[in-house]
Amino acid sequence: MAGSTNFLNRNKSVILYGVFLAILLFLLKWLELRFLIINHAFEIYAGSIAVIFTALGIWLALKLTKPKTILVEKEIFTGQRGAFTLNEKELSRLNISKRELEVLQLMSEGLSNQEIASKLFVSLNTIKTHNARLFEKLEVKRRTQAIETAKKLSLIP
Amino acid sequence: MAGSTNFLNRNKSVILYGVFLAILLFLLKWLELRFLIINHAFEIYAGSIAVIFTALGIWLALKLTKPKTILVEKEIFTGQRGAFTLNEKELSRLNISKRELEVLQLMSEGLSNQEIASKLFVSLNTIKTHNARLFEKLEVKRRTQAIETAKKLSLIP
DNA sequence: TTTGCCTTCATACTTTAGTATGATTTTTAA
DNA sequence: TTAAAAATCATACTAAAGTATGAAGGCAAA
Repeated sequence: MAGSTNFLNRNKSVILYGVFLAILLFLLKWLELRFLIINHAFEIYAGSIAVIFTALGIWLALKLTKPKTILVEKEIFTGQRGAFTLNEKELSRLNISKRELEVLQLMSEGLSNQEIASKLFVSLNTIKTHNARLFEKLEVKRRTQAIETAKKLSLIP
Repeated sequence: MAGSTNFLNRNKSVILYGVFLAILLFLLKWLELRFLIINHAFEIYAGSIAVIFTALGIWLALKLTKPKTILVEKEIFTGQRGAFTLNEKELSRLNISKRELEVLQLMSEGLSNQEIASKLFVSLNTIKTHNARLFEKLEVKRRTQAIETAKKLSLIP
């Protein structure tokens, strides 16, 4: 986990650090030549100390900061309480008209044919005709089946 | 961000490293005393080089590994597709029996009274009686209303 | 403009759903 | 064990749902 990105970062730090180190060593060498005259063993000693300790520092820091990776759980609500979206594809596939859908909706709310007729200002027979068409298109026999099927197809909430 | 946890880690690494460094410096000193006799300037030099470079290494590593924080999106489905839990409180509050609930369930699946009767190996009249009780308890007049209400009360999926 | 679809309505009929009432048998809990 | 609740079934009836068929007006696309 978190490997590919860290690889680059790690390499970057190593490279950058190598360059930094080289420059500093040159500076040290220059300073030594200016103010002190010590044998070459000292330079090698100091250089290796610097290299080893910095490597150790980097390694330590990397190791200790490994559990830096933080998992943030982000809740994504996929429930649709109140978020109903009509399946228009199914609607057009089944050739269900707006009026028929309207009737279907009221039907699913538990209204009787007479109540639906009154609500839509049409006759009871009209609703019955709509129902018959609806049942045919949904391939069902009863209004309860129509409701079930329509809900499954997301034609109604 | 990611500050509070890293603070501890950073401090830990610094402290640990300090101890490590001290031990190593002592070892170096001991080695020097054994095999070489150089002036104290060298020791100070080497020590400061080690300290500075390791500090630099740690700082670099920490800085470069800072954007390690990773956001992991975890989807939590709060939708109830397949996750239906019966509301037993409402069930007992309304005094709905197991058999009645069973009938209600089949009703909501679009079955006719006759089909429910056949499925449960009872007579049509029995189902009608169950229905009447059910409608009374749910305070509805039709099966479609019963289904609506029952779904709202989480009595059925 | 004409064809097809939607919407509307009607009549007549069948089927299913729902109501009311009463009764018997199991279960269950006090 | 005994009373209450649950489950069963019946008869008779009313109400609603569903089927079949025909028809007419409106509207939009071909």
